[in-house]
Amino acid sequence: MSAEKTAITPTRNADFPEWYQQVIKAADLAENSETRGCMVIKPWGYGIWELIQQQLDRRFKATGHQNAYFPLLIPLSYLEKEAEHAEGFATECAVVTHHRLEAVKDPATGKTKMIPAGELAEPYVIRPTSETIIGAAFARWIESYRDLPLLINQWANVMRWEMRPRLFLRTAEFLWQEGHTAHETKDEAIAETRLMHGQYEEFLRDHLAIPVIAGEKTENERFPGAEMTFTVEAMVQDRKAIQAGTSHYLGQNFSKAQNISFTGRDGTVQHAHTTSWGVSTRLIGTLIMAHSDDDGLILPPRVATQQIVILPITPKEDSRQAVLDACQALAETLRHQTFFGDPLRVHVDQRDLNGGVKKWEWIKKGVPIRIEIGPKDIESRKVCVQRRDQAISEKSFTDKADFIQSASEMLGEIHQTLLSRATAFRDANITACDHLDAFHAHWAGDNPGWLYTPWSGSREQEEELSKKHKITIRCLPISDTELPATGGKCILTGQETNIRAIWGRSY
RNA sequence: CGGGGCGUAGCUCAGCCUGGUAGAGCGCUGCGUUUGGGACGCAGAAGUCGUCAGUUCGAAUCUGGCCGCCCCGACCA
Repeated sequence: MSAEKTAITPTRNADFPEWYQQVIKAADLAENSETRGCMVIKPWGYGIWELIQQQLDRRFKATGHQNAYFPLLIPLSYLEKEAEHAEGFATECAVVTHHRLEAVKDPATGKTKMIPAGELAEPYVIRPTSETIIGAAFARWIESYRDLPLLINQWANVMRWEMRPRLFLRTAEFLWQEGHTAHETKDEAIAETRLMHGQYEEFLRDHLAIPVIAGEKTENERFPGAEMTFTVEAMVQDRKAIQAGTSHYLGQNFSKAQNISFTGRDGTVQHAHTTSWGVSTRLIGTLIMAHSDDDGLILPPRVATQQIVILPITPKEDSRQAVLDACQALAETLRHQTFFGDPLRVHVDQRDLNGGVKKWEWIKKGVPIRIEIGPKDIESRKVCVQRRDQAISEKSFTDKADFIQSASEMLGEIHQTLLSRATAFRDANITACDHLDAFHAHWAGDNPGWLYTPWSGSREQEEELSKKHKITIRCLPISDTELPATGGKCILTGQETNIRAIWGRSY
């Protein structure tokens, strides 16, 4: 076997989109279903989602939010209430128009067909997002300033009839959470929007090892119906941007449209200020594209379905049972260790398969730490440790006791490696740009990185540049501490400005 | 919704041009040899060739309708 052979074909450099599909397949994360645009999330992938859910949910609870659940079907009239919102989602809505099927025999073929019957007086839209139906509930629940703030989150599936689905990144049905809150004042609502934006930024960095640029969207890129949209933008390995999470200040747009009103401290009737914020299974696509390599998935330890996999090496029948026992005992001991408060997730792979096959399977699945234990190791009280953030050929023989001591620390190091690697890559691919010529020239290259420019152009000027180069302003960053220095004059208008824009191609 | 392509075994595909009733590789099952860098041998299971109709003695193969999927654009978490 030659050293340069990779587990995934093609490599990232050869064909990035195809590489992405192959990583998902090799890691057994998900597959396309028979239902158009929808995916089947398999256990190894769903495990990642469960961990993302648990860990985000703790953050939501810690910041005062409660979970609730609202209907999948939204009366069409609800969606119509906020004009901009309705228009923004119109082309992606799946609509339920009937509530019954009737069996009809086709006289030509003799086969029975099920025909939709019982047409509904008012069609339902399958939720593409739940602002309108949650807003209707809020209108009932909120009467007084004493009912505010109202801080609700729901874990749900939503449907957006996308024309070009892509596993995890863009599917017709996807899983997400959507927070919906109502507040007494504009300032409070904006503070909430920013708070959750900050939670997303931290979550991506501290749980998924993905550094993001946090910023505000321009008017062109805003959520339909929002006053302000904040985003966290991740750069993945083909230098494209992925909008990984958004948090919206909705102003009084929805509360006026749906009459979410309350009697204020001064006795007057006022409209609430609302927010909404969400992240989806797209996070899984983002982490795959951010970290994985030509040998497959690399999982950030905190969301790894299994963090440590133990492979028993059983070359001789007479020592086989002793090896298996030692592996189980080690797994049990490790499960009493914790990583960020959770017990270590450890799996012993006892399947009677060729050792190399099993090892490569776990490499492709991205398990952070692989342990091999054979008869010799039992004698020497050592374990063979291999890390997914290091070369496949690298291994170290460590005293078992020392490994048990340091296992969770090692997971922390792996997280750190992934984060530093991704940060270095991102920083190397964000270029400050002060001149329009350089700006135009930049986008002609293959896989161009992001540009960071002073910007004071109009909405129309932004759109023109976007169309010309198939790019968008990903965000207007909130902080410049992680970004290169630029001049102060807008690349297009030449006017002095303190606004900066990140431009890039996106998924 | 525009432009291109494709539906044959679980997966990837050959066979179609020139009609004669089903093939390969991988995967799967069993047995044996292997096992600390992706093993090998032997045996085996598995497909009403997307669907409906037409042409024909005979259709995976030719003709037409329908359905579905993929890629490239416009739209998007």
